[in-house]
Amino acid sequence: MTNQPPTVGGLIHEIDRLVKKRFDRFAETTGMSRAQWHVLAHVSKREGINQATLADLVGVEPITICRMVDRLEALGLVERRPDPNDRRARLIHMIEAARPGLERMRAVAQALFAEALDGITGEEEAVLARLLGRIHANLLVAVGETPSVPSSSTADNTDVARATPDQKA
Amino acid sequence: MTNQPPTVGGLIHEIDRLVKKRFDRFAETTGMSRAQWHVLAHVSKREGINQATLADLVGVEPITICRMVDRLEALGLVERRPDPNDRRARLIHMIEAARPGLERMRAVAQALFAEALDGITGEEEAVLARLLGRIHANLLVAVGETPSVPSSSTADNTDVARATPDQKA
DNA sequence: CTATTATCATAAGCACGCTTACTATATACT
DNA sequence: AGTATATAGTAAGCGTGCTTATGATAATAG
Repeated sequence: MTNQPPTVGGLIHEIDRLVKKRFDRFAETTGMSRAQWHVLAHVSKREGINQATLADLVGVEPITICRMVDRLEALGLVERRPDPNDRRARLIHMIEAARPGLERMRAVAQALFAEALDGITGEEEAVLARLLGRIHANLLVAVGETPSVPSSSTADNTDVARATPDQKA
Repeated sequence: MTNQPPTVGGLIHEIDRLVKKRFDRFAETTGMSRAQWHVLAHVSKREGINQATLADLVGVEPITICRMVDRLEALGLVERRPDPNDRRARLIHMIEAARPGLERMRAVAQALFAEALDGITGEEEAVLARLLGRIHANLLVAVGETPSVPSSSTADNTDVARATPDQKA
């Protein structure tokens, strides 16, 4: 209690923190965190991706992916293989045994998403997505990432929130 | 580039990350991070607050505040004094020399907020705040913090985003 | 008055983000 | 060919969040 972030910025920060907290608690049984799932999901649909590309997809720095892959590898969820065409690179492959956990995580995300958006109509959700999208684009420009053409922006089921089959934006 | 989080959850996570990144870069000159400023701002208006109350206000666990105060103390921005009425507690006081930095941070927040909300009308902002507020409340309940009566929810200038003088919600 | 329970601060240790700097390799230029 | 630049991966180290556990004190029960 004693909450008081009634502003857009404060709310976003708070929501992110609470989602992480709840999600990670939910997901304890899979031995996988939200961030790990996010990375793993990308790997699962781009088998043999290299770390640099993965970092770009996930939206974090290469060093961050490096550490994530370290942990995923330690958990036995992915493996690094040498790239036959580029001796600098390592190609990331998902270990098949990781797939059930992946599915469980999707279910958790679905539940959490429904819980968080309780009382918000599909229309409101669309408005929300549009406004947040605008803010996101503004920030991308400001931080130095020009959105340009959203190349790989096609239907993607990798997000924590991406659980409802609808979604207009 | 190569961005693709077109969902509410993904957007919120992304926005939070980008805001932090940009803000901390902006604020380098003050030698103070966003989180540090947030804590310091609370201390500045509740002189002699104890850490438990501070944690509650900021919305993090006591141990997190403990570490924050460690760093703020190391930076010479606050000091811990013993509580004469409770020998367990330490009362946090801001060092007066920290005030200019505090003001600079507010200016930075203002600039960043304007930048992020570029192209969004005041009306849209209000809608956004309302919807995010709903999500936040849902999550608070889910995580276990019943919002109850927003006691100290009165006008507060502590947030990163809290920079515009308007705001309806 | 003593025993239990609650609260304050903190230590230890992990996850995940960042910057900076380094090695190894690939590619491009002259 | 030989040099210069760019890129892939990673180590080191810090900030900020968390959980779990511990010591000191306070408050309350008996």
